[in-house]
Amino acid sequence: MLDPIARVRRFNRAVTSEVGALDTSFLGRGRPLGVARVLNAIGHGRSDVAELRDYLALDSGLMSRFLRSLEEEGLITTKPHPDDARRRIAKLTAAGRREFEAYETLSNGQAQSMIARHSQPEALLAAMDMVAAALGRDRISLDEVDPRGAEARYCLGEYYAELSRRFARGFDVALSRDPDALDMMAPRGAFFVALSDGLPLGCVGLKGHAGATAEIKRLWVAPAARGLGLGRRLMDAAETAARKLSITTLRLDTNSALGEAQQLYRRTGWTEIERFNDDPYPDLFFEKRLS
Amino acid sequence: MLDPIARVRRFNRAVTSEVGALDTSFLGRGRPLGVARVLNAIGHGRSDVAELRDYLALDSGLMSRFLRSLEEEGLITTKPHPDDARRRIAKLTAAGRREFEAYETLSNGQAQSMIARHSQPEALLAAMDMVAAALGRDRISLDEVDPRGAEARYCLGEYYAELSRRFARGFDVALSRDPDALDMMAPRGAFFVALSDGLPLGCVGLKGHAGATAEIKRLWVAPAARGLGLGRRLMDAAETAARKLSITTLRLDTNSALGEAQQLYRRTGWTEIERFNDDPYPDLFFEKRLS
DNA sequence: CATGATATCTGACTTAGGTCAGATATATTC
DNA sequence: GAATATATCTGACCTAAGTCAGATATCATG
Repeated sequence: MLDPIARVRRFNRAVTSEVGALDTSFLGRGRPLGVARVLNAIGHGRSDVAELRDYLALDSGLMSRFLRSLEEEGLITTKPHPDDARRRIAKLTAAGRREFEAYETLSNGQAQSMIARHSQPEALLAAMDMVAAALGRDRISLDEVDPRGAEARYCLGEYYAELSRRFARGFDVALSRDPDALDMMAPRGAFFVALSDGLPLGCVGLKGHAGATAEIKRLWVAPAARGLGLGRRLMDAAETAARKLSITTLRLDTNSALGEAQQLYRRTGWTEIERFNDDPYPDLFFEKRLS
Repeated sequence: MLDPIARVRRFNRAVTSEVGALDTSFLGRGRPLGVARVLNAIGHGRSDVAELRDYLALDSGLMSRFLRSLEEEGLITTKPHPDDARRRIAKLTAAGRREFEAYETLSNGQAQSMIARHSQPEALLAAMDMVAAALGRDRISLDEVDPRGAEARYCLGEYYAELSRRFARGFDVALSRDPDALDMMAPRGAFFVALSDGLPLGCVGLKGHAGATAEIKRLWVAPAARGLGLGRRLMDAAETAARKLSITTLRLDTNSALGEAQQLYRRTGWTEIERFNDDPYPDLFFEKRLS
């Protein structure tokens, strides 16, 4: 009854029997799924026909027909790409935008009703995030970003919130040595976020100092993404960035309440060292020499 | 970024882009999905053609063609129903069973690899259970069963395990007043389990005494199914059964550590009463008069 | 046993989705 | 500027899936 394989297959069945409904929600407006998907992708800002075809994995002949069909309905217009007249650019007309919005409203309403019927929506959403992250694990990208950007700020906010949950005496950023954003950007350092279909699932900062030393800061992996090896991927990205910046020694501080992080460091070539700062929160210090 | 609707839609996208793979896993053996689904359903024991058609929601013409195609491949045989020669019964041949097993192996392997790649499979499985329960909430059935059967025993095991996690000093069934199975079966009482696609998600027992009084025992809802109103449905079923058995007064005992249960009782017409037994675990006692 | 209901089958037809081989126009490279 | 590559389009063709109107055989009922 609790056989893991049976549980996964039960999940698959539940999902596939609902997916009919998912698909037909795209129908319901008198348009086949294929055409609706193209309209939807254009509405979400994909205008280049070649990119569309690639994204939706469609044959060029089929794509062409779908575009023609949308044009005949008066929902899109196409024109040649200004830099390359072989390529075409598709754009929604006013009617097309209205139709796209109608799909969006339908889709949002469906999502909304799923949540509204549940009396513990936060638990359900967390479960959905976790499943989505696991299903899409091969599509999680690591991007180097400005630590002041929206994704980075979101990750840092979640990171601080988690620290204050996990530290017995809470966590207050103001009391910690908050790294300057410029220290975590080229040419001194770097900041990475892990993105799954637009949702930030983790981050790590590399804070460069003068000379050949740098610190790893703000390593965080969203609860929904734990177990996918994202911490290691983030650390690898930070190390690679450090090497590119000719850094030879990395250091970091952490707290013994963060067991999984500590375990990761010990498993990946870090060695414990003496305290090297007076930040009140960390009680464990590590170093790694890059060769 | 944390907009609930966006999170649900992200989940839908993740799932639909994997469902292609789910579908094509049924292919991969050179047989279209429709036919493969029929083979699969027959393999899982559905032999009556009318039942198959109903289960798979297929048109009778289409069903007939699928059966013919499987017969031509030598995977099934059909014969008239012994009691009604209009109906037909489909059965796998030896070759059909081999083919069915091949699909099963493929499907199990796929599920297995999903789990194997995750380093916290239990968390992922719990999330999948929760999502599956929420998606299939309208298909959760309440069945009256023998409390000694497999489903009931599973629920009771989970129930005891949860009590020992939640009670500060643990829980030992042997010390509790374990109701006799016969007290929770007709004509004295009843036992219900909630089933979602075969997985037990909750249970409740009605323990009849001599006279017009009965007790509610062993109300449990699986963590994956919380928030779906299953506790209430189970209690309603128990009440209805009690009325049928001409019971006029229901009692129950519970523990203040089980907040959500207490809340449910208070909201559904139960009133707190004095202790009515010497079981060491409960510290709260309720009564409800049935009209 | 006549009548209507039911289960399955068959043939004719439709739609959605997709493949593939050129045709056409434009860009890139030598 | 010729040869080649690329992006899109068109026509011909195919499969999967599904709908629908009878045909046929059997069952249930008065």
